[in-house]
This record gives sequence, C-alpha cells and structure tokens, in this order.
Amino acid sequence: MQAKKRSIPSLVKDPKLVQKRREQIVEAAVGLFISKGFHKTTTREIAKASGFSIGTLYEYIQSKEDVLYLVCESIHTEVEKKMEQALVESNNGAETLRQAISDFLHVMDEVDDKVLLIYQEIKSLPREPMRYVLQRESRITEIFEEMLQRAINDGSLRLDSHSIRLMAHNIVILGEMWVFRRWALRQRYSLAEYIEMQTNLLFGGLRVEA
Amino acid sequence: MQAKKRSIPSLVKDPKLVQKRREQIVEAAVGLFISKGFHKTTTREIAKASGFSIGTLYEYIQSKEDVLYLVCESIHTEVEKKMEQALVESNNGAETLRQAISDFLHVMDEVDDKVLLIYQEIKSLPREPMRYVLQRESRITEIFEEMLQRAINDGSLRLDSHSIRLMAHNIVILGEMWVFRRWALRQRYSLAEYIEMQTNLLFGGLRVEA
Amino acid sequence: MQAKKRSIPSLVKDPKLVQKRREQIVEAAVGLFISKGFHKTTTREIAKASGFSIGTLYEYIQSKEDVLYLVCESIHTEVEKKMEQALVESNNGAETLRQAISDFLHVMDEVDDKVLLIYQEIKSLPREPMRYVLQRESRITEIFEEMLQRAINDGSLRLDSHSIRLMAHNIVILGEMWVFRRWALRQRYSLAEYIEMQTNLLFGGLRVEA
Amino acid sequence: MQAKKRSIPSLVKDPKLVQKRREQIVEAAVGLFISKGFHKTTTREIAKASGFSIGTLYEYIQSKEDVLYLVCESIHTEVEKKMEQALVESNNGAETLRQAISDFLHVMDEVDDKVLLIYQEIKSLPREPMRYVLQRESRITEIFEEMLQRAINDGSLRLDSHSIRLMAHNIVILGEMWVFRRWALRQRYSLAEYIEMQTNLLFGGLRVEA
DNA sequence: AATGAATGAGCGTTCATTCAT
DNA sequence: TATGAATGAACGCTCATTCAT
Repeated sequence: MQAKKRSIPSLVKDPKLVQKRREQIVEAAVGLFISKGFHKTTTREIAKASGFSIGTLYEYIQSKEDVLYLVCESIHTEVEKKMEQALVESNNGAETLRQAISDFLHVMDEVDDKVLLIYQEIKSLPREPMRYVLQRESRITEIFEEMLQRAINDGSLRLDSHSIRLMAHNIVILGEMWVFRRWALRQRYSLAEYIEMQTNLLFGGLRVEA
Repeated sequence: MQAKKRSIPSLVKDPKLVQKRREQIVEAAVGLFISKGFHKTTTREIAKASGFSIGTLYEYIQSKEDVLYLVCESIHTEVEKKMEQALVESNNGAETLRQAISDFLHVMDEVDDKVLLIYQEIKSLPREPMRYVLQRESRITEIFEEMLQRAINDGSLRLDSHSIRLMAHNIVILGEMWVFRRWALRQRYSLAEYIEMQTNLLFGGLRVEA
Repeated sequence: MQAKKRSIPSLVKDPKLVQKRREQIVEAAVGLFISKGFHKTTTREIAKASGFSIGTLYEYIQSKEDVLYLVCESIHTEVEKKMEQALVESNNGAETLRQAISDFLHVMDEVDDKVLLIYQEIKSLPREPMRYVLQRESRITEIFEEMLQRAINDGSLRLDSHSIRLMAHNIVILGEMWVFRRWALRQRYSLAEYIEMQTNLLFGGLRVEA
Repeated sequence: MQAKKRSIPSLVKDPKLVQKRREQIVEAAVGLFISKGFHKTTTREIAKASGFSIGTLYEYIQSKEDVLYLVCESIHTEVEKKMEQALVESNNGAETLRQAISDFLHVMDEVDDKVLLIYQEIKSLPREPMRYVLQRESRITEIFEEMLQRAINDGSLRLDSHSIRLMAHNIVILGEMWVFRRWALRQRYSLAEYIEMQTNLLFGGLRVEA
C-alpha cells in the first residue's frame, strides 16, 4: 500500500512558474513554521513573506495544509540531497557505514529545526499526505538497512539478519535524538563527541561482566 | 534555574472539587488532543466531553493552554507512578537496570499516544510551563543515570563515567523510538522482541570483526 | 408626570439589614464605577468589594442596574445633605444666594468624581429609574430658583421673572462646569478664584461699551 | 505635550476606499452609539448597519474602540466645519462674538445627541486617543478666547485679561448646557429665547442693587 | 497571472444571573 | 440568610478562502 506523491493542483499552467513560486512559498513558510508553528502562522503571513499577495498564494496551492506538505517534502529532499553528497564508498562496508552515520548526524545537525518541524506538525497533514511524508522518512532508514546488509555481506560486520531493520532504526534515531534532545545533549557534548561516543557504543556495546 | 510547578488559579475555592473537576477536564482533553490535536480541539468540545458547560470549564482554568499544561502534568504523573510501581531491586545493578528498561518500555507502550501528544504540542505551551514540562521529562533520564551509576558501583557494569548521561538518554530514547516509530516498528517486532533485542544491543553491542 | 422613587425589591425581609447591606454595596460600587466605569465593573467585583458573596449581593438587588440606581440615589442624598448643612440665612436674599453658590461649588468640588459618574452612566439606567434620577437632579435647580425668588422679593436682586429658571440652571451649571472641565480649569484657577470670578460675572456681567 | 491625531491602521491599502468605508462605519455607529450607548452596541451591529460583514469591518479598524475614536473625530470635524461656515466678521469684535455665540448654539442644537455621546463615552477611549479628543474639544474654547481678545483689543468689550479664558469656557458651557439639560430647558425656552437671554446675561449681567 | 477586498463560520473568553445547599 | 458552583448567551475578534477586477 504505497502512498503516492501527491501533486498539488495549481491554477497556473506554466510548470516552471509553478515551481518557482512554490519554492518561494516553501522558503518563506519554513521559517515561519519553525518560529511560530503551523497553526499560528497565517496564510497572509506566508503570502507576504513569499513576496506576493494572498490571492496569488492561492493560485499555487489549494489550502494551507498544502503549504505544510510542500514544506515537508522540501525538507526531505534537502536531507536526501545532502546525504547523497556526503556518502562515499570506503574500504569496507563497516567503514562506509561508520562514515555514513557521521555524515547523517552532521546533516541532522544542520537541519535540526526542520526535522523538529516535521515531527511536530505532521499530524496536521491530511491522511494521505501524512502517509506519504512518513514513507519518505522510511527511505532514510532503508538506506542504512542496505548499508548494514552490505557490511554484513562483505564480512566487515556481524549482525543477525532479523536485527538489521532494528539497527537501521537505531541509527536514524541517533539523529533524531540529537535533534529532539538538543536542549539536554548540547549542554554536555559537542557534535563530534556525540558522534564518536554513539558510534563506539553502536559498534562496541556495553560490556557486562561475566 | 529551576522552573517551578505552576499552580493554575481557579475561581472555585473548594480544593477537593477543583481537583475532581480538573481530573474530568484532563480525562476529556487527553482523548481530544490525541485524536484532533490541541489546536483543532475547541474549548467547547473540552467542556462538553468533561460533562459541563463552557462557563464551568473556565471556573477551573484561565485559558485553553492551561488545559494542555494540566494534561502534560497528568501524563508525567501517570508515567512516574507506573514506573514507581514497576521498579524493583534485583540481584545486582545490571539486572535491576535490565528490568527497569523493560518496565520503562512497557509503560511507554501503554501511554504511547500520550507521550506523542506531549512531544507534538509542548511548543504550544507558554514559556515557563514549557520549561517545567521539559524539566519533568529530564527526571526520567536522571533515574536511569542513577541506575547506571549503581550498576557501575557494584561492579556489575563497566562504563566510563563520561558516557553515563549519554547512555541514560539512549535508554529513554529507546522508549520514545517505540512510540515515535511505532508505525514502522510494530509491523515487524512485538514489544517483547523489541525489548529483548534492544537490551542485547545495549549490553552487547555490535561486534566488529578484528 | 412624577417619576417615583423606585423601591428595589429584596429577598431579605429585615429592613434594617437591607439598608445596611445596601450601604455596603453602594460604598463598594461607587469607587469601582468611578475608576472603571459601570460596564467594566463586574457584579463579582461589587460583591467582593462589598464584603460578601455574589449570591448575597443578589439577595439585595435584582440586577446590576439596581446597583447603579442605588449609587446615583446615594450620591444625590449626599449632595443634598451637604448642601443643607452649608446653607445659612444671611442679611438679605442676594447675600444668602451668593453664599449658597459658594457652598454649592465647594460641595461639587468635594464630590466631583461622583457627579461625573452620574452624568456618564445615567443612560445605562432603565427608563423609569433614569427619569427619577434626573428629577432629583432638578431639585437642586429648584433650590436656587427659590433663593432667586426670595432675593427678588426682598429687593436685594433685580431679575425678570422669566429668567429665574434659566439663572438657576446657570448656577447649577457653574458647578457642573467645574466638574466636567476640571482638566482645563484647575490648571488655571483655584476653586476660590473660580468662585469669586464666576460670582462676579453672575452679579456684574460684562460691560459693553455704550 | 501634544496628543497627536492617531491614524488608525487598516488592512486595506486603497486610501480612498478606506475613507469611504470609514465614513459608512461612522455613519452607522453614531446612530447606534447614541441610541444604545457604546458598550451595548455590538461590533456585528455596527458591521450590519454599515452594510458589510463583521470581517470587512475589521479590515478597516483594529478594535471596537477605534470606531468610537472615529466617531468622536467625525463629530468634532462636523462641528468645526459648521462653525467655520457660520462665522462671519461683523462691525466690531463684540458684535462678531455675539453672532458667533448664536451660531455656536445653533450648531450645538443640531448636533446635540452627538455632543452628548462624546461626553458620555469618552472615558471608554484608551488613554492617548482620549487625550486627543479632549484636546480637540479645547480648540473650540480657544476660538472664543481669540474672539474675546479681539473684542477687547478693538475696544468693543471690557474684560480683565485673567478672565478671558474663564469667559471662553462659560460660552462653551452655554452650548453644553443646552445639550445636557435639554430635558429641562426645552420645556421652557425655545432655542432663540435661550440664545437671547443667555447673551444678555453674558453681556449685561445681573444688576445688584446698590 | 496577479490582486486584495470581502466574507462569515468559528474561535476563546466573559459575566450577569440562578439555585441547590 | 448566605453561599458559590454552574450556566450559556453573547461578546470581540481572527483568518482561511473566494472571486470580481
């Protein structure tokens, strides 16, 4: 049951223009949503910050929720693009994974407000768009699943196959934790420290005495 | 800089009655907030679901945000109470911790919607109440810090002291992950499985080949 | 067409108690009405300032407007009592009048806030109570009419009879002017100066060159 | 410390339209405020009587009090315009003054309800707007001060300079008296009579027997 | 394609009044 | 006689959305 990318209808025909205007909308809305939240941001504010009138805004969207959807999508695209740029193949799967985790956490650190935004406002999305956004979220997990699998395959990592999915989630959660608990974590650890410690824990684990 | 528990003023003088009515309000509001979100729930709906009129609702609160605060507080109290009931001393610190993690995850599983609610709506709280709620959240992490410390002290666990705090966060995150990613995790793992696997990872870690 | 003193029904039988409680109500309400206005004062505030509960308040009045009526009546009674105490017979009618004007202005100076209150809130009274209050207001004018008449009769003042009523109004207006325009007048004149100048004008008039 | 004319912000940009709509608002609100008072008039009533919806009303004002301010300003403008039209230069200062008083009283007679409205509701205005309205009120007094001064200068009137301000107030009060005490005065005197008698008193004064 | 004035349902909140105790 | 909890109609105001220009 695949939730499909919803293409939001626009009254304007020229697709180039539609894309340009929607970029303006997203650019304006992200900042507003982050600082005031979705519900406390008005469509007038979005229009104004986008640089055009309320009427024009509604030429490119059908409802305020569409803006939230566009924003979420844009954030995911941004994260994915940043991840793509960061990911490089290393000696072996385990090394590649270790590097990818580090990259991922750096990306999350850069877009922390935006990730928070998605988590806090996603429920304001209508059913289907919400499912699509969650699905996209899953893609990131899958990337790590694939990496884990490759590392297992090339023998650089040992992990039973039933735990792969869980471990992938754990990795992603590392990023979300850095975002969600920043008020507590950043007082104590730098990003570099956090990455090192979490990676060590992940690869080493606690040692229980025999 | 300790954020203090805010006692919300009431027009009604009898403290017993105030408590009873506020319990009704919280009981009604939790369900509404979970299913529709704070912003889409109206005060009239809260009043009606509480079993009294809008006028009466405002005898016991000063603003809609007070209801959210009451709800958050009630959830924390519930979690803490459940945790207290669950926690028992075992043979050694490591065992106690292992059991506590299991208990904690069971509690989170029971109150998952409520935990989600707090995370999604906390930003709608005014500054001070928000700080208080976050602080209360921290208490849970501290509990696990103390447990880790005891397990280290009695020799049943080995962990460098700089990582204690982080490890405590990781444990709490385990619970939040189960709540936040339930749409993905519950398709694949039962709670029991999840607990077992995560605990093993925590205590064993991944094994990287030499 | 005489508007009659409206006796406000009370649920309480003991007339002594009714009077006592109503005095408390008036005492409390006058200050509130002066500082916040009738509409912005709540019945709860009146009850609290009166020293009893909202329920008790409604044992002694039937509506919020009754409180305004009681307040207006009390103010009139106070003004009349003060006037009675001040008025003394002098050598002749003109002297008595001159003294009475001075007394009247002193009284108005003392109760200025209350006079202002009546003028600003009287329209909030229901039809009949309003008429009664206005009628009572007229009594003051009549007092000066009578004085003017006596001064004319004893030959100490010359004024055509058709102007008596008007002149009485003019005198009363002197007091109201001191109250209404205090923001402008008191910057420039002391009460004593004001009295002297106005009395001179009244008794002397402008001299137009022949 | 000059209280400045407050220009009320509007969401609508076209100034011509803003002016037109605000005229509609004032036209509608004056009548409502006069008959029911400011507090008992609802914003919906104002909108309806203005011929548009509540939403549209709030495109042109920011709060209900803005309407009151607009109304007060409009009334002052109306009075000033009528005064300007009426005022003509006569033979000498005293004659001009006499005519101006008559004109002023005619104007006050025409707008009596509106003057009453200002006096009864001015206290509902926020601090600064209130100061501005009172200041505008003062302008009328100043006009008469100037006239008195001119009449003194050209020798057509004799009055010590310290009394000029007071006399100007007395003249203005004549108008207010006609408005405030109409319930008593109009039963007895026509406007023409009132003007003649008051002017005579002003210019002649009472004669006290030697 | 762009504008922005107009709409009105709906919101959070207040408060005069009632009535069971 | 005194209380104060309960009521709900009514308020001022907002804002997503529409549509004539």
